[in-house]
Amino acid sequence: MKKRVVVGLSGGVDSSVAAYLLKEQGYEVIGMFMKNWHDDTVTISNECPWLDDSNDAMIVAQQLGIPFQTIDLSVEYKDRIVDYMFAEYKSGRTPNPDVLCNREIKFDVFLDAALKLGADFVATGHYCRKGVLQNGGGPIFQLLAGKDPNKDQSYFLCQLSQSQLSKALFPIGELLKPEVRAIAKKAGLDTAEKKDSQGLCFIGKVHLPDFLQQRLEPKKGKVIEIPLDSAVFSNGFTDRDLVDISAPYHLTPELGDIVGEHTGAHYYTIGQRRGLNIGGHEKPLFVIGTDTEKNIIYTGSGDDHPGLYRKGLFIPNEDEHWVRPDLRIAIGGSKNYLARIRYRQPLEKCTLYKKEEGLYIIFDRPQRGITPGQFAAWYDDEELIGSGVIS
RNA sequence: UGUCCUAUGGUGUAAUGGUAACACUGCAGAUUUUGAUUCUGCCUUUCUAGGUUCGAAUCCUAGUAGGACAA
Repeated sequence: MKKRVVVGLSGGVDSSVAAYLLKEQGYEVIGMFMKNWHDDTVTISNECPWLDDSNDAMIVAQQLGIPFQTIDLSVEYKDRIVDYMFAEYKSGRTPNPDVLCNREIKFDVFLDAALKLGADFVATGHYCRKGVLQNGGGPIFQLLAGKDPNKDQSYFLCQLSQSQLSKALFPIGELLKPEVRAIAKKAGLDTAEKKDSQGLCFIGKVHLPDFLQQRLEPKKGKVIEIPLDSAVFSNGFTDRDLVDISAPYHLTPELGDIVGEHTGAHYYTIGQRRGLNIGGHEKPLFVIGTDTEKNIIYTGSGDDHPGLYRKGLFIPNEDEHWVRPDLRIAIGGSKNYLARIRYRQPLEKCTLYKKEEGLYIIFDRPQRGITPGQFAAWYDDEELIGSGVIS
């Protein structure tokens, strides 16, 4: 008997080809378009992106001869993603909505809707793969990097659970992007030449400060430059103390000089260069920290500024997630892994130390722009083992 | 209301008689299913008024502004 799969058709090539391949493989395929956002006042382009996308999705479904429906998840998206974004930015952290979107929308609400249609699986156009291990108990699912090293999107799925993974299919994970395009072209899919989507998933390209200004009032504050040789940075590189090395630098106004003004500390993130509006420096200024309480932005000059780099980060217990719960490290234990702290970053050697209060990740080399609110994901070779929110 | 110094694009500087450059900022595009980063391209300049000179950002005079010294 044919297995039934609901494919999230986004209107792009990747999900189109995913649907095509599933059909080729003999699945009973249903295409479903998620409408997650319909406020076009904050998008940059003047066209209405989701309408075009849903149209493209429908055309592809027609071309494949599969049933097609649209599901409106904008209420859930607003509750679980948009509100989270604002809350995070407000508290001075930098959220990653796309990671949440996968955990909360595509592999939760959407998954439920698919199951209600009698589906055995949901599929997406993510560049990643799923593996299955059989041991004594039930199967254990693995989240593996996509074969295309350039497009690997496992990072965005780093918060999935075993049960979510058990229902997921990633048909294009074994392919390279050019191969996906070629298949789409050969199959005559309408989206074959369509430009890749970017920006916030399902919202499109937005000018972030404009978006945030909907709910976060502009508020003038000081920009402070911390000198290269400031003593505060000394704890970023020593291996003496886990807590010490994993804590954000403790920056205060007295450590530097006022070099300018900003319109709201919560619009900025660590590592950011543009948008400070301060010229005249020999080397560009980067944000090395923000304080939304005092509404202060701390900056350092040059991309080799020590304030930009740290060796360690901390994930509290409640933000620690194991895609492979069977590999969870016991309190007091430690293990070597590879990790990244942002999408498309090369994996870096590190050691995880599990303590009572949470998980410490110490990298072999200092990492640039370790930012609270972002996700760190650790890997064993090409398998994503777990992830957590940097605090 | 005494003397001296300085005055170049949004910012910091370079060019000392030959027709303005570099960095930073900003803007645009490329890359990127977060925020960023990165890459490419682009805009904008000689305080004002006279004078010397074939020719002045560069020399001279005055004005204006800022700074230093000057009780």
